[in-house]
Amino acid sequence: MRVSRFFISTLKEAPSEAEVVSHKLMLRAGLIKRLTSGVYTWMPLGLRVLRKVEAVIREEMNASGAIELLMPAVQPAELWQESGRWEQYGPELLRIKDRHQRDFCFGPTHEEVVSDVVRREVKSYRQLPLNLYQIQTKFRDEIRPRFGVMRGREFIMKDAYSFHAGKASLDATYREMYDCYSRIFARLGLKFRAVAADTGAIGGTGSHEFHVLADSGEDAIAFCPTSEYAANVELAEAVAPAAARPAPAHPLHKVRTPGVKTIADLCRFLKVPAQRTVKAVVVDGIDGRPVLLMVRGDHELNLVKAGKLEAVKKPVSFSPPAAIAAAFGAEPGSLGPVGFDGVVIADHTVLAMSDIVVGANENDHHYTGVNIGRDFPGPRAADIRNVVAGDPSPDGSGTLEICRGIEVGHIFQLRTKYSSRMGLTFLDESGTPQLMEMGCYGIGVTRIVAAAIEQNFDERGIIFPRAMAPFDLAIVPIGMGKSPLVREAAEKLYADLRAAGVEALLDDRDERPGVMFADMELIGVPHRIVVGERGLKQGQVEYQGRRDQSARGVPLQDAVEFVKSRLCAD
RNA sequence: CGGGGUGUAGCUCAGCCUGGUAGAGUACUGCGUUCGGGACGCAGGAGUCGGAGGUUCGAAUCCUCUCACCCCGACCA
Repeated sequence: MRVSRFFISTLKEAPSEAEVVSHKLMLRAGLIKRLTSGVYTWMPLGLRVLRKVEAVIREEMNASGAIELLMPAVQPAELWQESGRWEQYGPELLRIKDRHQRDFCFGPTHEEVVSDVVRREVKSYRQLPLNLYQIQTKFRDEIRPRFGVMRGREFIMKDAYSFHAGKASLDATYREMYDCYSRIFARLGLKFRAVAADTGAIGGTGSHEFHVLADSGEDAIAFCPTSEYAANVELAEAVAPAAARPAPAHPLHKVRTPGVKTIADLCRFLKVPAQRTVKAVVVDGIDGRPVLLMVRGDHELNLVKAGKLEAVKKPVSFSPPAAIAAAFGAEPGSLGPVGFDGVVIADHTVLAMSDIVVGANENDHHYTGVNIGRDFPGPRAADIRNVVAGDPSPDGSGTLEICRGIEVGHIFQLRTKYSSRMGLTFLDESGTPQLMEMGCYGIGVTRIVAAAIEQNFDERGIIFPRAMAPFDLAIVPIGMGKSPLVREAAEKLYADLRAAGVEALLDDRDERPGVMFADMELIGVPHRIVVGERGLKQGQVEYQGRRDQSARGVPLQDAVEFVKSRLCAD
């Protein structure tokens, strides 16, 4: 491709809307343009990157026995009513009406449509298993789109759905998809980790997320460096402390703590470590009465875990101040278990504490020396906190560390959730109708591009991993307009490289060198050849990799072979 | 949806407090000089000052409403 015949639009300064580095660089490099909140045009340069990502996904999915199809983006409400999700899905589902006032939605996912396809076509166990996938535009009306295409409302997803005559077959395909995803992200040059995940709203049992590791990631991942254990912090089990609760050493004592609202305030005021304090959080109970949840002062309540408690109303909601005042006689910041006669659920860690500092259910007062059993009845114990670095690994070996990740893939065992609602049955060998087992497997295609940039950039711009670079190599001729020597050499090199199957980008703009260097670096082309009169007089061109500190001379006649060897070395 | 903020040229922003001919840098066009790390000079094109209403002789500026976008909290690929 020649730059003069392509369409690149780079920016010196990032538009002010961008916050994270990938969003800034994608706008500066002209990969995407925002149309409206969470909705982006993929410019020609960005589309090349997107297509590269798709190609890798297609190859690996096909190699794993999945079959591509393409389903409609617009879906009739009837299917969603049948699955029950027309009511369940909420405002994230973009609902639209046609000219006859019939309800439709713009598909955020395709379980309903693919189920409809399969139930019409598949009647026999002999047609199973079947794994269907598509790469297609989705729309989810996110509460808060942000970070460019990282969390857009319209985005491209690879979604696959598998159908099975039994659980064993589902397990086999699930494992195959797990391996397939690992190959895809490895080929794309991403540092990633597969983690056990919460099954969330879609439901089902087995589930893994694939996270690209990046400090800017929205998810926290707990992992054990000395074992295979890795899980989303939402799910990671906090192991109950082994040590028994020490005997009480102090009497119950009420202290005045004016203006103390947070654990940090409390520690500062009373000069106690946060590990001696307990945080009291009040949520709505299943019976409408408040439930008191207790975690150690330096721990965080895990809302996903709290939502699984029998006594807690779903979804978890913090009780309003009026309800709290009525039940406790105090405001948040001064709450505690002493004297509260409702349901109390304490994290396992709290059960191992004695002489606790906690709110006194009287504004601006706390108790010290609070002891379970002595000062209030023993609460129910549960795992309701987020794990922290240093916690023991739930698999019994080593301690956990925490890192951040961007979720780019998710695989689920749906089991018979949709097949039972939508009547996906097949006849088994004995002619008996059976429900199909189902799995689903998603990859955020557009998100991968942003995630890759979060992991691969420097002060000059993007450094695309080879597999998703828009071009393999940039040819930068110096003074092409006035030096026939340079022009001829650059043109010949460009033609030879193209003939050799290298996707070269010839910067034939006759710009000043600095402009060309800056643009080629910003858009992340991984290799560069500079053709200048200076080198040509010695029969040489210069090669520099995007991550290299300096250039090196290469004889002009060896340039094609040299470039090919560099591309293979990636 | 709640809280905070911003809307002025393609992009980054000044001007607003204290009303009086709409600006700078960058990008773009032309000419000239330059030419191995985002050059320089001269000339030029480009903005319903987000929109509507109001106050005023006069509104980018003050008031009201409205829309859009961004940032911080509950969702997911």
